[in-house]
Amino acid sequence: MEKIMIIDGNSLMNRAFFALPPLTNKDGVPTNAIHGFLSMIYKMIETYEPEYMSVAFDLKGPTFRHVAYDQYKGTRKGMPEELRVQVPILKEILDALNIHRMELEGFEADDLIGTISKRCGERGLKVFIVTGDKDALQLVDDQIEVLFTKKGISLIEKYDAAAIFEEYHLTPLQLIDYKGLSGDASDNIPGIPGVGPKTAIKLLETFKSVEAVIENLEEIDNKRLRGLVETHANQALMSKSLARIETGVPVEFELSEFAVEEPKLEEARALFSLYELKSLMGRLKSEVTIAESEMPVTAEEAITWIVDEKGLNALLKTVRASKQLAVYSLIEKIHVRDIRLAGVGVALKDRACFIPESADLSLASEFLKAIGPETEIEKWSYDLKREYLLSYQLGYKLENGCFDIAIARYLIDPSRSSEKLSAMAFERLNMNLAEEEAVFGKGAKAVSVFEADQQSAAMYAQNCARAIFDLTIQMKGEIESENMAQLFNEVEMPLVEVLANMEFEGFNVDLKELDDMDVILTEKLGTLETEIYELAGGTFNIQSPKQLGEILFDKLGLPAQKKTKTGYSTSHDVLEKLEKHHPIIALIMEYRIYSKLKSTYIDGLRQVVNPVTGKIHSSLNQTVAVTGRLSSTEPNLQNIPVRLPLGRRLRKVFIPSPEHTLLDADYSQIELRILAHFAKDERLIHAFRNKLDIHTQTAAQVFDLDPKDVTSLERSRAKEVNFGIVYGMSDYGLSENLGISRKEARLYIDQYFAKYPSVKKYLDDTIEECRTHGYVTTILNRKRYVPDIHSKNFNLRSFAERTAMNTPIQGSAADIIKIAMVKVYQDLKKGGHKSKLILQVHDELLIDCVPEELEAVERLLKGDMESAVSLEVPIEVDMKSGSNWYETK
DNA sequence: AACTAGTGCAA
DNA sequence: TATTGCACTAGTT
Repeated sequence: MEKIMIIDGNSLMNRAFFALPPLTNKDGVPTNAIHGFLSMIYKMIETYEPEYMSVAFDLKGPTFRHVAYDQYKGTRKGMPEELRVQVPILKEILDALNIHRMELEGFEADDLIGTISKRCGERGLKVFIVTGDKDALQLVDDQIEVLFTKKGISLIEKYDAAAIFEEYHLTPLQLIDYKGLSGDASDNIPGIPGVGPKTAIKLLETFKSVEAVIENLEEIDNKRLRGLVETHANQALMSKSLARIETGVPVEFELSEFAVEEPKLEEARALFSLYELKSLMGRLKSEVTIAESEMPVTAEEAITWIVDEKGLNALLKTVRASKQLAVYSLIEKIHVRDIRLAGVGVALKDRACFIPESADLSLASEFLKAIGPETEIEKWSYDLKREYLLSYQLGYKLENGCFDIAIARYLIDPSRSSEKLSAMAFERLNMNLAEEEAVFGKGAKAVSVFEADQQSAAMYAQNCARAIFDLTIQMKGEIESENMAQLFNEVEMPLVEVLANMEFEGFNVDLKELDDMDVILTEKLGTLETEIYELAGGTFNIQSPKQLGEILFDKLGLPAQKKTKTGYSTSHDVLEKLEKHHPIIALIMEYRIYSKLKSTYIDGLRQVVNPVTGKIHSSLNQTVAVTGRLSSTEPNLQNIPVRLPLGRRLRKVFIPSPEHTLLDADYSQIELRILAHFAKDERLIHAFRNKLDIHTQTAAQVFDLDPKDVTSLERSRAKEVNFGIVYGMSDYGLSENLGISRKEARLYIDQYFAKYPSVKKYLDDTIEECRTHGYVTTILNRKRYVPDIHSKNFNLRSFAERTAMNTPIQGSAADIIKIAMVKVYQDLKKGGHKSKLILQVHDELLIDCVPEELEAVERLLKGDMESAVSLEVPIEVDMKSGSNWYETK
């Protein structure tokens, strides 16, 4: 059967644009969507080998739907500028590639696609519609299938009628009714308010269509629902007609127009080279000359099982000869000190296999124990920290773990945090790796590696290792060419082991202290609750912003200040302004303080205390924060209260191991020192070199005073100004923070820049640099792309400019403390110390310290932190030890 | 069960 | 209308 592939151009461009990092050619023309689009359709052509093909585009003007309903797509924003400019370029490229394209005034691409699909289907062709828009599913029939691009450009899901039924329990045509009932926010189709996906499906299962639902109103059991349908019956019918894709558009065509032909090689090459579509260039060569590196890699379909000692020994021999391998362990992490191994996927240059682990034959752990300590073998992985934790569990030394592709990916573009292995494999290798969710399920249906189908799990692990190996080969070069080898090899990779160690070690807690605070808070909350209900004249949920808003602004008639999307704002700064109007406000503010402490910290922390160690093992993530900082989860130990006395008391919960002492060191003004360094500002440098109080100095300059005359109010205002500088402040932001007028704030800022002209110049230069390159960098050449820097939208552009100003500073601070962490870890080890690094809080390091080692460790810690890098100004560290985290502050 | 919004904690 | 994060509760579907 002949096949035609019809592609929704706008939809796929949109997907590609948001899925890929911002690429540009040397002239600064954005090309990411073009790149993604072309990779996708090449992939599709390869897989389905259609004889005919066309790409449909939307035209700008209104369509018949706007005529019928003027709000249609009323909430939709226009295309981002960076995407819009890529559309005409893509059209030009399609023409050069001899790929047919079409568009028609007054109709959306969907309608054109609908009409052509149906007509081709009638002629007996097999039709594939490629789109990222689920609306197209209504077109599916015996001849027509939809290839839907899920997340990013990596995952394509094929929908035929059976797949649709499985997901929605509806026929393709019923999807129109479905949208008529549930509406669609993105197209601004109203549907019936209060009816969402679940209700819509239930109704359609019973009644089959919108019309039937309306005709048989009395059969709807749920009274509320019946009322909703009744009132909005017309709106539902109108929504249904908007949702229907037109299949009878007046258009003439000959099938031959769509025939897939050879590209116009010269033109296509010229365009590919102009827009620097290097990896696609290979596609233009004739089949025989495709270089090996550009060959699509296919996921293995057979598992090579290692089943006995003989097989294992043969594998070990090969690995030792090749000196490089990729590993992917199948594990179940009960907790940080109970990790169970199910097997390990292994890949070398030209082979891959799976080694199972069972109670009577522990081949996988035998393999890891043999290979792990061998320093001359490079181990590559995805999520190396996980492999370290496994090594602690099994008791072997993991040496030369030198490439983590998740971290390499993060350095290449940190805005795509924690990218899945499957996505990387598809985008960079053209390899279809199974999704983790497909193998192990997700959410409530998720199963452990032991419960999953063992064939699929083994296949998965083996293919993961295959992907890791091939990706490492590729990304090693990219890290080099991006000049990130030092950052990667000397900082990020050594840091993995440090973080694994910290997570394994954990932070000891005083459960008694936790209980004591719990009692105090619970009692306080009870009292406050009663008082609040009395003043409100009734009970309500104080923790619900909605209910609280109704009580304060409707019932008590207090003057509403701000609105949020869903109602009145009841945030802290709003309440502050109401404090004088009613005694209930102060009580609510107090209630909030206590309930925050209880729910997030007392209850939250108790839940994550490890039953075996009695410690909290927070996870430190290395590939999340766009600036290069670490992030902390389960629990987040980087936001433990410190500002208010009661919250601060919580820090008494955090104690060292028995008989140990807690050592805490933090960088003093690290971000302002970095600013002084980058800006080379004489005043700032002078202040730091002479150990002057930086906020007092700023106050003296901004308020034109002698430093000794600066009052504490002036100093604290100057402190806010200094914060603001680092964040790329506006006069509005500063005025909000200081509770002063915008005019006055403006004055402070102008005065600051007048006194620190090099800072002004540095910040302006940084924005300019961002405009030219599209990204900004840190002291270790960590990169962050800031595409909105060219946006026409003022808000987006301003945000981008603040990002550009802040990232080099925040990111360099992250670089510096990371260097320090690696040094501290290595020096503690070298010195034979038993004291352990246990936590990092952005500019602060904590060590669980053996008392006998205290002096030596203090020296080591301070020394390593202060000498991490050399700046124009000294780096200073404040340090304190104590018997809990409260005392070290 | 999975999602969003509002709120608030840290550096 | 100040940067970067994470997590809690309520509320929706």
